[in-house]
Amino acid sequence: MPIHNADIAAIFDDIADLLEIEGANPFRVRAYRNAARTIQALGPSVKSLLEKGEDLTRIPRIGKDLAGKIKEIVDTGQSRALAELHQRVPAALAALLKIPGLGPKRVRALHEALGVNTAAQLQRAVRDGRIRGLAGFGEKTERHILEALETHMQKKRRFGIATAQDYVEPLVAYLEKTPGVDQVTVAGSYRRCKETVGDLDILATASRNSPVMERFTAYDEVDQIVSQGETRASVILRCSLQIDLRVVEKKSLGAALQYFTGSKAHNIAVRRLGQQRGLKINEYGVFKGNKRVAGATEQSVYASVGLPWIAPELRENRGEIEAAQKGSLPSLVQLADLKGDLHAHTRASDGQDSIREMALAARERGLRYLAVTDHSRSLTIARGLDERRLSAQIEEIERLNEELDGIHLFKGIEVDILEDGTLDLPESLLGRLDVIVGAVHSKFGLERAKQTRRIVRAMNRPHFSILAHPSGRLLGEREAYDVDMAQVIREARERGCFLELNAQPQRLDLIDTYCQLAKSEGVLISIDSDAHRTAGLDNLRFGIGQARRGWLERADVLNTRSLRELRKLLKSTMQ
DNA sequence: GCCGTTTTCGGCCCGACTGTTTTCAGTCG
Repeated sequence: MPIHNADIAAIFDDIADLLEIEGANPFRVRAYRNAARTIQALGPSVKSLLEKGEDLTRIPRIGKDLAGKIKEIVDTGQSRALAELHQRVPAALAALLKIPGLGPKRVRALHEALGVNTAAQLQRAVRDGRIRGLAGFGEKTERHILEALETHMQKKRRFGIATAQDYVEPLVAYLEKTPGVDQVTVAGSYRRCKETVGDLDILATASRNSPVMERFTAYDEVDQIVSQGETRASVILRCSLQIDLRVVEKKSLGAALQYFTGSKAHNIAVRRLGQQRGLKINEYGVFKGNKRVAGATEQSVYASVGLPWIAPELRENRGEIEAAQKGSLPSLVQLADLKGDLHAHTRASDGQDSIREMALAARERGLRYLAVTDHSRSLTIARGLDERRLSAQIEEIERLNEELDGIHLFKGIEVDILEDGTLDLPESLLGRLDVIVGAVHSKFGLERAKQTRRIVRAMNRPHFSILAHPSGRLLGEREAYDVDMAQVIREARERGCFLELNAQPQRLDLIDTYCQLAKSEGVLISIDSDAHRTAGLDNLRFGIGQARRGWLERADVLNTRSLRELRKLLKSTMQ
């Protein structure tokens, strides 16, 4: 069985869960969690590092012990430490930790006193009224557990960033209209531009007597009030999205923003730096003893620990603190840096608008060029273009280019990569185009080596320019296909072609860590909307968010190039 | 279990809210 980084991370998380239930040293538990997160976010696979003879203890948060355990997992597919834990703690207990309101202490108590191991057993125990008799458990706790179990069994979903935006923007506007409210900001993973969010954290600055809390819990989308205090309230909307509101004083806004934007790992690292300087950092400010030394702005918080301000998208403790210390933080790409879009559809295939409408919409958004890349013939469900229809489209684009000012249309195609790695249209026709965007739309289930070979072969066909949505995942719907992305990235560098970061919010593919890997290999990323209607061009902002999470700078992105430079780069792939 | 400009031992982020307590433990973020 091939061992992926995610497998190792999952084993370490399991170990952490079970240790926690056992009542182990919390710092030891944290060490496993830290390691799990580090391995999960690592670009190259641990397996490949071991094969190269690299010393794993050079990875932060991996010491001698964990390096040994990682090697054992890579070699044998399992961990003796986990197996031994299973002898003492039933494996199923870890799943109970996922139920809100149940932490390690309560799970352990339920197990020891009532023999509860699974959610189903827990449900029975609650219904029989056996919970309320336990020390530390009361009637309310019992009822909360029952409710949490019911929602847990329906499984709480995460929300895509675009969906979250649809819900939170009107709420922010509503809160801003409250008397006494000064400023309302969404923090949390939303501000870090994560592709999905579990819940939303909103910060508001308000005068002491402002009714903002009451107004928040009275919002007409609210289904349930989870908790409500003076400075913090938590509600669940009818769509099941949880939203937390915190009211902070103006002088604390920077500290609160920093604190509630996270990530947790980033904040721990920042507070540790503070600690080394004898500073206490919390959501109210930075303190030396009882004296406030910073906190009104985020800049002041970072400055207090000797760091420049760090962009929210970087705050994952994946090296941004070290980069900030060295003064080598990336200057992240911005939406305004994009000069064009190299992947868009028209009604010729499965889009809704005409070429002209798409061109004008792109121009309206300040873009200088747009590639028309409809589907190719084998994607019949999308009315993919055959040779005759593509030839006609080429002529139409040439006519439009004569006519339109301020926007240049590239002749392109989103050509299917067939199972054997050949492309879905003849080379002679592809050679008449400006840009060839290749994509996998079939045979997602090929095993890793075959899928990788298929894609690499396609990239090496003449005229291949950009690999579209490289992993094929659809958030919440379809997993990425099994492909050796590190190899694909290396091959792209050899071939001189490009990878796409597809900006559709359900794709956001390439993912952030692979963007980082592509950057380090010198492979340019094309941030494309894959728009199927004019409004779809607005998705570019989500692509920019993911690109920023992947540390990309303007120079790392293909379509920040001027029309002239881009023509030259595309030409070099068209041979 | 990791880590080191307080360095090989002794630390390890910190506060709000809830419920069951009567001064605090557990959970969460």
